[in-house]
Amino acid sequence: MKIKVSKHDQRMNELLSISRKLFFSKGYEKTTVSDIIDEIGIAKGTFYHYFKSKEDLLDKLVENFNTDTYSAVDIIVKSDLSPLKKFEHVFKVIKDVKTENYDLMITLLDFMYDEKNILFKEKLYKNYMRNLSPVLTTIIEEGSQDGSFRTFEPETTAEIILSLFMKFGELLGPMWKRVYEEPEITLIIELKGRSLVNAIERILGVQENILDIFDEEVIEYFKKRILIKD
Amino acid sequence: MKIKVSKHDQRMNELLSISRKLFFSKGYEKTTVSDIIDEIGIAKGTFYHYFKSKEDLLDKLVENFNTDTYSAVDIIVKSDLSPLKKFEHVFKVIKDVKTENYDLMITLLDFMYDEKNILFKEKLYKNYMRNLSPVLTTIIEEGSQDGSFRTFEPETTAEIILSLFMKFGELLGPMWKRVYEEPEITLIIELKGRSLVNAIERILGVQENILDIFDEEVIEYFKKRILIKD
DNA sequence: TATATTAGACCGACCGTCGGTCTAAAAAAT
DNA sequence: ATTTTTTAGACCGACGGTCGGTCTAATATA
Repeated sequence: MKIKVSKHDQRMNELLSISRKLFFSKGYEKTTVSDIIDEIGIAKGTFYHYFKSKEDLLDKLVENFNTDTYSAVDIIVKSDLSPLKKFEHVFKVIKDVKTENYDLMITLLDFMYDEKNILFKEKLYKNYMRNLSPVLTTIIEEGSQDGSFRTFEPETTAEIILSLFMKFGELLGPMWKRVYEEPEITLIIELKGRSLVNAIERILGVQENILDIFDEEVIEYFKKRILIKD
Repeated sequence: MKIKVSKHDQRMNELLSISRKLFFSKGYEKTTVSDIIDEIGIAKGTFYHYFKSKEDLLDKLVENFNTDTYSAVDIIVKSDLSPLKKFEHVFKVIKDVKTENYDLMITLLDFMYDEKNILFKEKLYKNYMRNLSPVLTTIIEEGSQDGSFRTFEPETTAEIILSLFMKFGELLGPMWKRVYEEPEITLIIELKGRSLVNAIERILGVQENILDIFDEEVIEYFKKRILIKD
């Protein structure tokens, strides 16, 4: 019994990780089901034994993709940090879990903001929304009560801020690629980043320039890479 | 020469309007090229004489879909209204041009926020961004100079506000459908609407409760429809 | 302990659909 | 009359998905 289940899970994991690899390198639409089964060396039927459809695979992938993030976020929320610190840490975690390695981050940015993969992006965003907006709402409510935040209404505020945070990538993502040809662009990226954080601060009703969300390290990293290239 | 162009344009318009009709009723992916040519009564070759691909058709459709909006916006921007009035009017226009008739608006909401049509939504958003963000930027700059706005940086602010405005539909769109079963939901929609406007006000740095963007008429309309249904 | 039954992982030929191509005829323009 | 544009629809290849069936190993039965 145990062995059987484990075998199922093993295959499932193999399918998920190979698909992720292929999706990230070739794109979702360009990766065919045949590509996936060929890489693993299984038959069509086996694939459809595990997934209802190609899109079902994508759903499972997105779910799987975020579990680490959510458990990390959970720890933060249950901690005894101040609402503002919780708030900052949640966003740090969302970003860091996916970017323990910067090259992966670039792959991710390239992938996410390529029009060929909108379906993935859309599903990922919805998944974030569904899972993170209740958490953020709670934090904002806490902060409203202890006076550190002054918002209009917690739930929508949470949703707005989340969607702004995602816009982060959307706004900046396409710019990273240009950074090697036009190093000055880091300045614009920095400005836009600060602008976004400023917007979030205003919506939260906290003092301007107090939030530490936008990661300077990332900018530094790129500046360094540019120097090395020269 | 004129006749030729006119005939070409005629076909083109026919293709665009039939496609739009079919896309809106069946969805983009579910509508096949064959559906379109059958409805008009032309051959495959003809279709591909007018469009490079199915996606090319979608691009042209999006472009065509927004021209009215853009020319209306242009008039506003060139007017001598105050920056704040211009700002309000731009958003009114974006909404009204598409919703001279409320049933069309519902169709549009249903269509736009159905996952089957993300590609359309994505392209529409990008088109809005590309065409409207420079305009908004100008308005914000004007307002910053005459002191009616106090923003961090005009360009990103414009982008942020635009994307928030689009989130409007995303946040509220799916709720309209539920309005008949749960009439109380209008209250939530109203609250969320106000919350969003409040966020925009804060980002713009104007007095709270001063912006008249979120259209009460729309809410009123739904309340009336619910009464009629009862 | 030997045999029958069952669950479910796995196989791959096959299918229908769909976007897109190609060649040639018809229509229009010059 | 001839060149150019437009229309036609048979055809193609790729792809997602189906289906009938096999093979393996655990479990129930004798």
